[in-house]
Order: sequence, then C-alpha cells, then structure tokens
Amino acid sequence: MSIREAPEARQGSIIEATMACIAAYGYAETTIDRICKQAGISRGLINHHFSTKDELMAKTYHRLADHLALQTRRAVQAAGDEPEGALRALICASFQPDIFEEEHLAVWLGFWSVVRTTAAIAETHRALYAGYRRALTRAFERVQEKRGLRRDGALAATTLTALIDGFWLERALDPQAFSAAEARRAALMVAERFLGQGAVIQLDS
Amino acid sequence: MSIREAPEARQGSIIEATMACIAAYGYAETTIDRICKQAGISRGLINHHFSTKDELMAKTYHRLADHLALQTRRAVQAAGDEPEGALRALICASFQPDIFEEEHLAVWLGFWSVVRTTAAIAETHRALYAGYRRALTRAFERVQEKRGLRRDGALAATTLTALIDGFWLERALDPQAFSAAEARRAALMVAERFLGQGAVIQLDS
DNA sequence: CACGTTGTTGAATGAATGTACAACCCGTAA
DNA sequence: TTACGGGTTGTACATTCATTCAACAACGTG
Repeated sequence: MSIREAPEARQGSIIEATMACIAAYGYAETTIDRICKQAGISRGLINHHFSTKDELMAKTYHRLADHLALQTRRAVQAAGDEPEGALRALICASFQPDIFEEEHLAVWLGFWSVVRTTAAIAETHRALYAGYRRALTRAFERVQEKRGLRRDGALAATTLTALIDGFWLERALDPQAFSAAEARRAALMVAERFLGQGAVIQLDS
Repeated sequence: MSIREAPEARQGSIIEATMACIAAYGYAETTIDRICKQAGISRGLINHHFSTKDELMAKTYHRLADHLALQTRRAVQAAGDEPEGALRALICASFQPDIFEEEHLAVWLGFWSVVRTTAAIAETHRALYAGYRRALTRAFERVQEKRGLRRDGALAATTLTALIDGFWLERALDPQAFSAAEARRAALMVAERFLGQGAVIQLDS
C-alpha cells in the first residue's frame, strides 16, 4: 500500500502519470490500469480522486494548458516593455527546454487527437488558443505600429501559431529531424517576414 | 445483405468508411462496429477482407499517404520544369481543395496520434515525409542555385513542412480560424523568406 | 444444371476496460 | 484510548470490443 498523501499531491501525481502514459502509449491506449501502474497506486484510488476517466483527462489537459500559459506569461514579463522583446519572448517561449521536449509534445499530440470529439477538452483548447492568438496579434501590431508599418497582425499570428504547432508536431513524430535552436531560429525568421525588410528581431542567444 | 462486390471495390469502401469514422469519432473511438455501420456491411465481412483491425488501419493510412503523394506529384508535373513553378506547386499541393479540407485533415490528425506507437504506420509515415522533405529541399536549392544564392534548402524544407502540417493541424482543430487561401499565401510568403529579398514566387492565382 | 469458390452474415467467444463497492488502515480530535 | 473521517486497496460487475466460426448466398466454370 502506498503511503497516505494529501489530496492535491496525490491528484498531481496521478495527472503526471496520465501524461506519462499518453506520451508512452498514445491517447487511445492510455488505460486506467496503466495510469495506476505508472503512479504506483491501486485501481480504486483513481476513482476516489477523479469521479470518471473523462474528468481525469480533462483536468490533465487543463494542467497542461495552464503550465504553458504560465510559462509563456513569465517569459513575456521577463522580457520587459519593448515591443520587439515582447514579441520575441512570446515566440521563444514555445521552444524552451521544458516545453519543446519530445515527451511533453507527445502529450499535446495525444490531446489534439481528441479535441474534435471531447467537449471539455475542446473548450480548454479554444480558450488557450484564443488567448495566445490575441497576445501574438497584439505583439505584432505593437511592433508594426512602432515602425510605421501597416498593421496586419492577424495573418502573422495565424501563421506563427501554425508554424509553432507544426514544429511541435514534427518533433513529437520525429524527434531527430531538427533541433530546438533551428526551429526557434526559423520561427523568428518567419516573424521578421511580417515586419518589413530589415533584420527586426534579435536572433542571437 | 449487401450486394456481392469485387474484393478491391469492397476493400476500398471499407477503407473510406474507416476514414469517415476517424474523422467523426477520432482514432481512439473508431471501432469495427462503427466502420461496418458506416460501410453498410456486417461485422464479419471486415475480417474477411482484413485479417485484423491493425492491418485495416495500416492500409487505410497507406492509401491516405499514397493519395497525397500522387496528388503532389501530379501538381509538380503539371507545373513544368521552371524551378520557381516546381517549388510553388510543391507547396500549393497541400492546400488544394480535396486535400486541405476539414474532414480529410481530421483523418491525418487521427493517424498522427498513433505514429509514435504503431510500427506499421510509423514506417509509412517516415517514408512519406522523407520523400516530401527531399523533394522540397531540392526544389528550394534549384531556385537558390539559379539565383546565385547560398544553398540552404534543408532549413527551408524543414520550416515549410512544419508550417504546412501546422496549418493542417489548426484547420482540423478549428476549421474557421482561417481560409485555405490565407494559409497558402502565408506559406508562399515564408518560402520567399528563404529565397532572398525580392518577390520571388508568383503569389497570384 | 451441378459444383466449387468466395463474398457475406450474425451469433458466439473471450479478453480488456471503466466503474462501483465493501473492507482496511492511518491520522487526528475528543 | 476511542471514534471518526477519509485515503487506499482489491475484487466484482457490466459493458464494450476484436476476433472466430459455422452457415448461407451469389457468381463462375465445367
């Protein structure tokens, strides 16, 4: 028998075990049994903390989304007020070591595969992406405004969102195809494309 | 009882039904029963044509990949010998109406979610992507060579592959976020970025 | 027409999965 | 020390799923 733990701690470790299973087996083959074995607990305990498997999955995805949103917000705050720095931070956050990592991205892939069919996950996903796209649009437009360029942040934000998710997807499917540094560099190059001709964002570091 | 059909025709309709189910329910919730109902046949028939569900899934993905490869090859051949036209065709093929369509892309998403865990699908996937990346790299380098630019087709190909898959993913998850024309335009803009400063690829049409 | 081949059916089978439940154990407060 | 709340366990149950199989029907061949 595993040692008694506080509910939040236990729920946290169950959620982590769920992510590990999705990364290892994919969403379709993630079962209650496997999650329990991964977490080192009995089958009954999981239904004591989560009334149903769907609820566990929804909360797991929610935590995943919260973690990304928090890390991104932190990176932007650390970058300061300058428009270029904010935009750069918003993009580079998606390529941080603890984010742009194979196992972690495999979890994202697993949840993407059920966004279309699971209402609770779809809602979390919609909220996350709407927030990111809004922030990215504003970041682009702040830079464009500062430089006297025509404002078209929407297409730029759509394109960068797609590119980042595309790199995430490719890395989950084939981790050796490219490095995090290459992907980040390419993303910044693409961002430049929407900000006129000159070298716009600091690429180094 | 459904009318007797030739094996190839029946197998084809079963594969189509499988795709329809993956698009509608996702990979995880695609069952033999649902496929049979979708195809209008009995449960036993499916195991007469495909010895196992995994085999059916593998052949379905194979057909999906073949269709894309064929459509892409056709588009490139129709474009002629000019380097710019070939590159443009190679990119735009992914945004053709019968390819860049929500239901179709939902099927891709379903299979992506099991590439990591299903050997047969992983192999088909690897072969398809290796071929596309090679063709894209060569197409970029042909244009770069023609213009006396430094050849760095690899990063360009990686980036465009990610961008295209990213647009596919986003469209499967949120079909109303952008149009096919916007995505194609953005992809061509990004391609330009790897081909020097001027307007390089014809954007119109 | 007769017969073998094969596409087709529907029920049966066994394994796997999610959930419910009764019992157990530990910490804590009275 | 006792009683209680709640974290923890393992089994049991009902359901769902993939696969098997015996029987049937349609088509082609002699």
